[in-house]
Amino acid sequence: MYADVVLPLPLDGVYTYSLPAGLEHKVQVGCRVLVPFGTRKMYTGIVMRLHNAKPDYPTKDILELLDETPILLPDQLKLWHWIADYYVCSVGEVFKAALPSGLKLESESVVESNVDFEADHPLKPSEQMILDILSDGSGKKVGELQRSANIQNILPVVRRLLDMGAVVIKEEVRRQYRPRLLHCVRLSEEYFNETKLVQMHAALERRSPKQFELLQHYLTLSEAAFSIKMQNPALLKEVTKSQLMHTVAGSSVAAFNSLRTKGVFETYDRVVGRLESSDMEGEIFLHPLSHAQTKALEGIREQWKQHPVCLLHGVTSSGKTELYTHLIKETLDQGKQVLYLLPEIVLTTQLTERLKRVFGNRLGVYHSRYPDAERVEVYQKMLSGKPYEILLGVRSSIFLPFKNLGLVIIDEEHEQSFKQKDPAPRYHARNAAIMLAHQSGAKVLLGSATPSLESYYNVQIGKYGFVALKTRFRDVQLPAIEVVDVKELQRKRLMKGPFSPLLLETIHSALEQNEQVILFQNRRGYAPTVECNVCGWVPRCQNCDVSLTYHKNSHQLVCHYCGSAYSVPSQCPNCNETQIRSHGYGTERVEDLIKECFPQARVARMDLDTTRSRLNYEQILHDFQQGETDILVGTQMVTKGLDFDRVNVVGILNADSMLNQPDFRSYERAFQMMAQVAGRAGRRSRQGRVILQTRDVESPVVKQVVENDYESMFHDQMQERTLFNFPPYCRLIYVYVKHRDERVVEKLSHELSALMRQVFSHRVMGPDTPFVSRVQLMYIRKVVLKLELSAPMNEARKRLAQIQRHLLSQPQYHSAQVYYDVE
DNA sequence: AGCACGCCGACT
DNA sequence: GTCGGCGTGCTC
Repeated sequence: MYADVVLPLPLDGVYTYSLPAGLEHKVQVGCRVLVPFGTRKMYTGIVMRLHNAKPDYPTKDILELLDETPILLPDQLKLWHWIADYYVCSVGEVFKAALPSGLKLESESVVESNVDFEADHPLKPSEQMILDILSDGSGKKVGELQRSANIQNILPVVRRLLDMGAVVIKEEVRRQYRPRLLHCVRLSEEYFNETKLVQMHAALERRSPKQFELLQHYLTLSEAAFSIKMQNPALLKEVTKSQLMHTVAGSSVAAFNSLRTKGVFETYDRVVGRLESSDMEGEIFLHPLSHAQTKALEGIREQWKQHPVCLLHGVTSSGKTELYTHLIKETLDQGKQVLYLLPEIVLTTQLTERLKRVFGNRLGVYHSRYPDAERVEVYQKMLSGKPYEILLGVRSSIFLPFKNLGLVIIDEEHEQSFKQKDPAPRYHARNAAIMLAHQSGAKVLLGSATPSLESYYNVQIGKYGFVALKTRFRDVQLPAIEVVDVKELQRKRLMKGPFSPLLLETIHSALEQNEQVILFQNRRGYAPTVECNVCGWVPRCQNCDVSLTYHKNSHQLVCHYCGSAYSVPSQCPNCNETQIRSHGYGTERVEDLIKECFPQARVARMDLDTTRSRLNYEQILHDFQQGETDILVGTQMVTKGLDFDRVNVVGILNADSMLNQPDFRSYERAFQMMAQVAGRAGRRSRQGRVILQTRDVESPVVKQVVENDYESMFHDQMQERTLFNFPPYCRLIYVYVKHRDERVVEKLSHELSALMRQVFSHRVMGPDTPFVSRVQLMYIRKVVLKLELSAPMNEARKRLAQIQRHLLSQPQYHSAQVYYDVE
């Protein structure tokens, strides 16, 4: 028998392995297997098919079956194939993204010295050095060797040693996931007997005070007296070793061990989950809904009769979460599961706690910033007989095994972060989740205060249902938005750095009334532009060809694309003048300046630099929540659905920076960001105030934000999208080519676009040099393909693959990379 | 992706 | 003449 297996590598197709006799009847489709691949590597593969067709090449055996029962359900594998197909990548790449790494065992090469080896000729210094490092008998990974030997390229040296038999390379498969064990103590069977125990007790009291004390404490902790009286060892309370050792002052391991050798104690390990397991059986308590919410809820149910997908357009603070909880409960009552999808940044402890209070341990959380072992346990729990009924998760949670999905909620559905950008699969979790729901006949609810144009368009053409929720919860008014003309104020020299007098005044009175303030500046770092005042020279990243941002904290110039940091030159490398100045404002500088203006205020900053870890992020939110911070300065992070009760003022420092981006979605995004951050103001009782600073007061998007006029923004944008034929009127496929030599990419991209034009004629744009034209020493070009919505995608993909194969078969383009990004 | 194999210039 | 750099192609 043979098994076709997918490997977690960017390879198309499956590999066929033979099943050793013992496994023939055990392996099933959807199981993980350990297989050898290439000369020495081992990988985890997924069995996609079992058959008897002997291939015309010699096969290798499957080394090990890793699952008794499949860990991938047929629907999951179908979704993998859909993603690979739609987003033009290999199934292996989807596999890689779909499972937490603890479920993907991979072998590691470990180099060990061969004890029997005797050199018949003198060794080179580098060879001797490696043997010396290995002489203690322990194996080393190649990476470790590289570090300790400090030789530039260690691989050829290791290879020579391997050839002469001085070392051996062993492949070690690391069991990445280990269940957490609790070391426990109990009374052995022999001593679970009153007479024997009393004897021992008395003997210890006379001769071994330490052991006596230990036993004494154990008996108390385990409530042994009771369970012995009842003659039932199962009634013994479980006592962990550390619990016992900690309650006894001056306890010693020696005393403990001798009690064990005497046969009084025995130890055992118990597997415990890492997942928080509250005993709350989900005492579901729902808040009553307002009239508007009830109507919306009824509307959604009504829409679902016609459309499996419904868009809920609810203004900020309209209580969407409350509405979701009611829908979740209904679904649970039908015995079905719910997937509640959120952008990573919105999935906070605040929200998790809130839902846990309602749904108790029926709720599971899947977050990419949780430890991998925890994600493995969530995955296993979903497969078990008692899976989570609600799964609150980020993008990648669409890959979890749902057995009985009834509802998918996608909150903040407009968020760009649902689209995976860099490593393939470049999928959009919203669209993939809709596909997932479709497979299992589940309903979908998309929620947003600022829906994506795509979704709103799908409503217009009758593909999605639609429900609006236009009133804020407790009938709080939407904030009043005041526009400030920065250009005019600058002319009159009234701007104080990035702040207008009106903004400062408003902040001042807010602070006096003990209210909080959010300042939104969509640029991190200290100053976005650095320039020589004499010749205009601007420092750029050597790898990426973008200008660098000055960071004051680290006193460095940082590339926001690849993260490389450079020191600030003391003189201009171009003209040797020393007048290097920084212009503009990043969050770091805004923070400094606002502290100067309000020295008594407590200021915090929230951007990529201050939230490197999940804990930092939660800490900043927590402090602000508790009122320990007065002013929060931040990038678009502060715009995401956070609920703060005491924020009454929001400042948008520079609306123009969002509009001047070379991207057809920048207008839509600017509206979304501004509307969202404005929505943070005035959430409890008072109407909030938003000060919107711009140099272009006439800009239609500013007017639309002020009037909270989504429809008008939609209308404007859709006109533009028709005019230039952009999504949602077409389907965009970006074809990227990368090469280390700029002339080669240039030539290749032109040839690529020419070949594409032969097939797709006017639907091809470019080649074009992307905004970031070089990343990590690779030059990039892109060619855009705009396909009609009705176009056969499969056909198009096949043609693209043909063109790619044709081009890359030419020797000059061999080392070029081609990849696709489907919008 | 990771690794072997093979071709080429740079040193013993 | 080998060493080690990189480019090319295969992995069941």
